[in-house]
Amino acid sequence: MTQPPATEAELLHRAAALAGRTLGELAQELHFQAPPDLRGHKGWVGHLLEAALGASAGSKAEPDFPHLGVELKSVPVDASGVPIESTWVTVAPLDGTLERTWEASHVRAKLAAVLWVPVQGSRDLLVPLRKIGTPVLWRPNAEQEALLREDWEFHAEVIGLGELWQLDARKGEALQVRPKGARGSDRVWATDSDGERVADTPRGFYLRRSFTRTLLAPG
DNA sequence: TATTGATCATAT
DNA sequence: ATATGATCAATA
Repeated sequence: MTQPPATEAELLHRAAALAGRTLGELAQELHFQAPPDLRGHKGWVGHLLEAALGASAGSKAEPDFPHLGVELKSVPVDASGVPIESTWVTVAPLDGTLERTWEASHVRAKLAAVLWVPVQGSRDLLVPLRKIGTPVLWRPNAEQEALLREDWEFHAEVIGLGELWQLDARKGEALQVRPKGARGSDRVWATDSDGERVADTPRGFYLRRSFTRTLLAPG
């Protein structure tokens, strides 16, 4: 088992050493079985990178590197290094437990420090042949945080008012709210605009690829 | 073809 | 049921 990195510098060093390597090579070293594609293995790349970098595994509600306060995110990219998919952040509770301020929000905490590891994600490319790109340790600058805050506050108000019908993935410039469940029939408890307890689709916060794109290619 | 809405796997 | 890790695939 790979030990957790003791310092941020060590984490960055390890991550940098992964750049240019293939998922197949890494899988072999770590005794992971690489699937040909990710259908039915959606979290596989993330789990492989966790193991490679010594992230604390499991489903604990804390950063991947708790002592460093750093979150690990793999991001599938095309041949030009542009993200192919949006990035999952965290659940958006509809039952009245969503934080009341951006400062207190789980979204802000999660995005305080993220180690982005781009990985080739074209479906035309067999998983073992996909290469890892150059990692980026990102902390939101003032402009980015202002944007995230604006989006979060918008979504939080809609949810807080219980106006569930207004929830729409088209809203939010950088941060959107989308369904997040194992199946379309999944339901969670929500509070509607009359204060009634109702069942609705589970939602989560996601970063748009147009936003993550700017993080991977600074400048 | 970019995006939204739906879905897949595992651990606690 | 909720958290972790995300990508799939129908549609606009």
